[in-house]
Amino acid sequence: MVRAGMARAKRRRRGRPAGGSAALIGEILCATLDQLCRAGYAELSVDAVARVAGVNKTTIYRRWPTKSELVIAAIVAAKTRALPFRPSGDLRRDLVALLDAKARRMATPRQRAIAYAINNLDPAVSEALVAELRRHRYTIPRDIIEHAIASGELPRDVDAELLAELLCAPICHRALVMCEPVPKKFVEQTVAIVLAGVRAQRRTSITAAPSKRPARRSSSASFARASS
Amino acid sequence: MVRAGMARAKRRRRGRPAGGSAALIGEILCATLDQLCRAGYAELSVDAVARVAGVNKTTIYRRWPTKSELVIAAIVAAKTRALPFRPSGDLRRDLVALLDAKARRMATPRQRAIAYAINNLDPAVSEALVAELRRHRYTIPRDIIEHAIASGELPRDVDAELLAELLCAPICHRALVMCEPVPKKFVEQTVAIVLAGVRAQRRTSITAAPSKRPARRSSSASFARASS
DNA sequence: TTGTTAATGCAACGACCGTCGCTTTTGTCC
DNA sequence: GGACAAAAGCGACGGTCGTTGCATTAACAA
Repeated sequence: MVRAGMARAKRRRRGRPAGGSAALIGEILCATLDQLCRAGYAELSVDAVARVAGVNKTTIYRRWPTKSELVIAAIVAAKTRALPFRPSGDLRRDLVALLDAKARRMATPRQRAIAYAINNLDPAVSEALVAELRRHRYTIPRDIIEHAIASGELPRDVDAELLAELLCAPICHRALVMCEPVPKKFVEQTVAIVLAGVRAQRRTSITAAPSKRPARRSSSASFARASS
Repeated sequence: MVRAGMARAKRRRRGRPAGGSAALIGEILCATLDQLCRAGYAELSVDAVARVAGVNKTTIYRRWPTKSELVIAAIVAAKTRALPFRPSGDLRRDLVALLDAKARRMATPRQRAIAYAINNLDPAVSEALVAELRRHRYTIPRDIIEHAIASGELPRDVDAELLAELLCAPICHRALVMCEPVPKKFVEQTVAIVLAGVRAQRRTSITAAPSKRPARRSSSASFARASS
C-alpha cells in the first residue's frame, strides 16, 4: 500500500503528556476521520490512525477498546453541527435551499465516509447513537413544514413527519445509496412534486386509502376530484 | 466469537475435484453470502468462508485474489432475480404492490447485507458492477409508469425516470438508510402523494421553476392554479 | 495405458492486529 | 521536596490474514 507521506511521525515524548490529554484526543479522533475517508471502515487500521496522529497505538486501544468504538467517538466528535439555516418564510424556497445544502454537504467525502461507516459499526454498541443521529435528520425540514402548516400555507391535516421524509429521502437516496450527484434541478423538482402532491392528495385520498384520521375538510380545497 | 456449530468441516479429498469445480464454486459463494449476513463486510474473513464451505482457503484466494472480489462474485451470483410481478393495469395498485414487495425483500437479512456491503467494496474494482446493479433498480416501476403514460392515465410530459426515483427513494431510504420497518401504509401514502403531485405539478410548475420543456398543455388539466 | 495438465489440499512463512507487562514522564497531594 | 497516581511510550507475544511452495488427485490427450 502506498503511504503518501501522510505519516506525520512527530514523535511525542514518553510519559504523561504536559497540559492534559485533550489535544491528543482531538488529534486521534481527527486522524480517525481522515483514515475513514481515505480507506473506509473495513480497511481502517488503528495502527495507521496512531501513525498519523503521532501516537502509540497502545494509547488508542486503552481509551477505545475496539475499532467500532473509536469510529463512533470520532463520528460523535464531528457530529454534524446543524446547518446554519435561516428560513425566509417562503416554503418552497426554504425547502429547496435546505435540501440543496444538505445534498452538497452529503457529497463531502467526510460526510459520505461517515454515512457509510455507520452501516458497518457493531450494532450492539452503536445502536443508540445511530438512532439518535438519524432521528435528528428531519428536525429542520419538519420545523419548516410545521411553520407552513401554522401559517396556513399547508393544509392542517398534513403529516409533517411523513412530508419531511418524502422530501429528504430522494436527496439522501441519490447521494448515499446511488452515489450520484444531486443537481439543484433535481432538488427543485422533488420539492415541487411532493409539495403539489401533499396539497392535492386529500382530494384523492378519500377514494384510495381510508385514513384513520377523520378526513377533516379544511377551507381551501373542499371539493372532491375523482381520479381515473 | 461463538461459532454455533456452523463449521460443516466436511473434509474434502485432496486433489482435483471429481465432476468439475462448479459445485465447489457454488458452495464458496453461498458461504460468502452467509458470512456477509452474519458478520458484515468488515468482519468477514476468508478463513471463515473456507471453513463453512469445507474448502481450503488457498482455493479461494487463488480464484478471487481479494476479499472485495470474492464478495463481488458472490453478489453477482445471487444477483437479485427480478421480482415476479404481473401488472394488473391499475396504476396505483400496481405501484403499491411492487414497492411493497421491494420493501419486504429489502428487509431480508441477505438483501440488507448485500446493500451494506456494496458501500464497502473497493471502488476501483466494483464500480462498473455497482453501477449496473443500481441501474436496474428502476426498470420495473419505470415500465409501469410508461405504460400509464401511454394509456393516458398519466400526463404525457411526466418524467418517468424522475417519478420512478421519487417513488422508490422513500422505500429504499426507510429500509436501507434508516434501517426501519416499511409498513404497507407508508408505501400507500408515498404512492398517493407522489402520484397526486406529479398529476398536479404542471399546474403549479409554471410559477415555480421555468422548465426547459415548452410546458405543453395537455387536454386533461389545462387550467392554471396559482399557489401562493 | 501413460504422461501431461489442471485444480485442489496442506503446511509454513511473513506481515499485521490487538493485548499485556513494563518503563518513563507528568501532575497532585501531603 | 517527596510519595503516589495518572497517562503515555516501548517492546514482545499470540492470533489472524494473505501468500507461496509442494504433494496429491482427477481430467484429458496421445
